[in-house]
Amino acid sequence: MTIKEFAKILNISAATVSKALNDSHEISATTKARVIALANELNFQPNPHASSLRKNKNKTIAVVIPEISNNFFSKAIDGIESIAQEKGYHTLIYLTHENYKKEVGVLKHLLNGRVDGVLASMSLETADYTYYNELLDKNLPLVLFDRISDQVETAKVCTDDYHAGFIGTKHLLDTGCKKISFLAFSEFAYSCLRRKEGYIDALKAYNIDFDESLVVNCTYDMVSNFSLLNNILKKRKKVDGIFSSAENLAILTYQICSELAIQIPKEIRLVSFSNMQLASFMSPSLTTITQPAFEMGKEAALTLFKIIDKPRTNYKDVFIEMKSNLFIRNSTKRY
Amino acid sequence: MTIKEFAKILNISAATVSKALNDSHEISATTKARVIALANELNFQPNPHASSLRKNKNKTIAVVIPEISNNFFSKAIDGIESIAQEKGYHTLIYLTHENYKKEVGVLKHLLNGRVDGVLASMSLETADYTYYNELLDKNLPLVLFDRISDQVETAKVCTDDYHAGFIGTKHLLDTGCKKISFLAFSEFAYSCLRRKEGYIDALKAYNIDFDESLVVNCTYDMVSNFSLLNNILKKRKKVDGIFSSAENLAILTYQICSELAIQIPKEIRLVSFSNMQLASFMSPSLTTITQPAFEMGKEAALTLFKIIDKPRTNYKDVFIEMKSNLFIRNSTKRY
DNA sequence: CTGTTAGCGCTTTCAG
DNA sequence: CTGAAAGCGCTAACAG
Repeated sequence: MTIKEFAKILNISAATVSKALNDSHEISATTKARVIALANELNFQPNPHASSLRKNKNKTIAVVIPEISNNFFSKAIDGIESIAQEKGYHTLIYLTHENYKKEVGVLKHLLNGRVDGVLASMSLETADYTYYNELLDKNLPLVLFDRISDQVETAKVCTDDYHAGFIGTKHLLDTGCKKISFLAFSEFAYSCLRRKEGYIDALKAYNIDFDESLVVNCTYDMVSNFSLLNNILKKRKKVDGIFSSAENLAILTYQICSELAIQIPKEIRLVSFSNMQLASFMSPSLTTITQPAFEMGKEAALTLFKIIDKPRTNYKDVFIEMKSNLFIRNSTKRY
Repeated sequence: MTIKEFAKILNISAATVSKALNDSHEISATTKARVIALANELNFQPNPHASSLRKNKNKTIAVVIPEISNNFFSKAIDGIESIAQEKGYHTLIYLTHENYKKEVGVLKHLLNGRVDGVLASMSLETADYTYYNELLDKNLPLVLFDRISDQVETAKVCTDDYHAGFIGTKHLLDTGCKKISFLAFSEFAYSCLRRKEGYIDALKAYNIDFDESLVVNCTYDMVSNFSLLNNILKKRKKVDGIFSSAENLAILTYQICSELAIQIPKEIRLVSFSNMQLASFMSPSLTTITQPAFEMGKEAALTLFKIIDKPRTNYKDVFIEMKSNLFIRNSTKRY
């Protein structure tokens, strides 16, 4: 049913109906009530494409993320979607699978006006930020979260990774570790670099010299990560603690330790970023750093909607850092 | 830039450009090439809203699911999105949080033509299927996956839950369990009922009588689940095996067993549905049944696109069941 | 093979 | 406060 047909039933004009549905101030309360009552009864909704075309607005945002089979990102989406639903917005999802080409394809596409705003988390491959800046040039509201870059001047929301790196390492030191290896999921990702800085400063605070050879620079390729880690663990170098900057690297560590018959946490203590509840409950041997993923999603979405609602303001200096939690098994709270 | 302005640059008509971009057969190869070359150069894309309005098609599908912070659904989305991206479609996500009202709100909204098709997994609360049938009445392609119902006559894709229930229980029996409790995540969900049937038939195959009192009917409320499970485990009843139909119930089991000082798997063996890789690697004590979530997402999306492409066909008898895998720690393959 | 034209359904002036 | 009319940008039918 079109708005015209709908209007005919009430013997008023299409324009009036449109205004009533959009809660325009130039429509009387009585008319509004009549329109809304009938709209509810018939479940009438104006054609969204016609409306989008006319208003050049869409009530839709895009979420561009590297992957979703990862509790951090899926929880972030949960937060984003909940805010979007509250605001009457729709949420498009695009996965880049850490692939720069795919990311560029998505970003290019989003320039066409399909969405009112973009929430993005960069892929590990991304080193050229032209396309993000192009969104900004075209005044498309953009908020970066988690995988951010200072090469893009827009609002950013992320974990306080320095803090997380610090407290995780401190925990290992407090439990007696002397030689702690740092597993980096990327050599370049901002969040990983910050975690490493926290790690280094925690060592410093305990008067331990930072040893570059204890840093394992992993990549997205789990096969080569396997060799890298295997090497370090085989030689041992008296490593008695591991700080893993990503969940999948912790899994790998478990695997390799099991193959090498190294006992966690007896011989090597492990702290890892992980957003899986299961992990902390089932694995007393693993201490996890849990990011506020859901809250970050919410925060990022709220920030995006602020920009959408007030497009002329400058949001490039908005930088929100959120604290992570350290979960040690014994102190873990129940459901 | 509009298609008109774009056409002017090439000194051809807007209609020609439109046809060229849509790869119409009535446009010469040379013209097509010229148009596409310039479109790439300028990254020109026709306004999608105008196009959607005119064609009454949108290149967008909706995914309606109960939750996302759950490896099953997030992997399913991964599969769905990968097929959608391949087909040049966009993917809208709606989370119902197991809330029937939210689900209805979303479904009602989707009647307005915003999307070309819907993939849905029902919430646990859903008992009235009117709104799903309304989508079908309006000829909106619909595929149900995982949380399905035979009250809705459309294509369905799900796990072979009977089989999974059978092999999981069989594993417990094979390892010597005599008294196996079944943790149902819902008393009504089709998939859970099928899992239970598999469980019962496996018991039968081992000449063990099915004991209704060993079934724990859990709900979405984890607090009441805690009491239910706690009761059963406290009394023990010589339960020596637990089949958990959902991951979160396995977590709960771990918690409670740890509080009651019951050792898993020494005193009680545990098999649970779980799609987390972490689970199998870190918890040798847990045997998992892994659903083909990614593949199911793909399959569901492919089915949906078939319906979208051939809307007049009847798809109500399409019913695809996919096999789960049993992962026992020692036989788990590495990355 | 290319161009002209009408109209998809809505919203937004502007006139009453 | 309500209505008439123009037009958002595209595509499909039709004419050439």
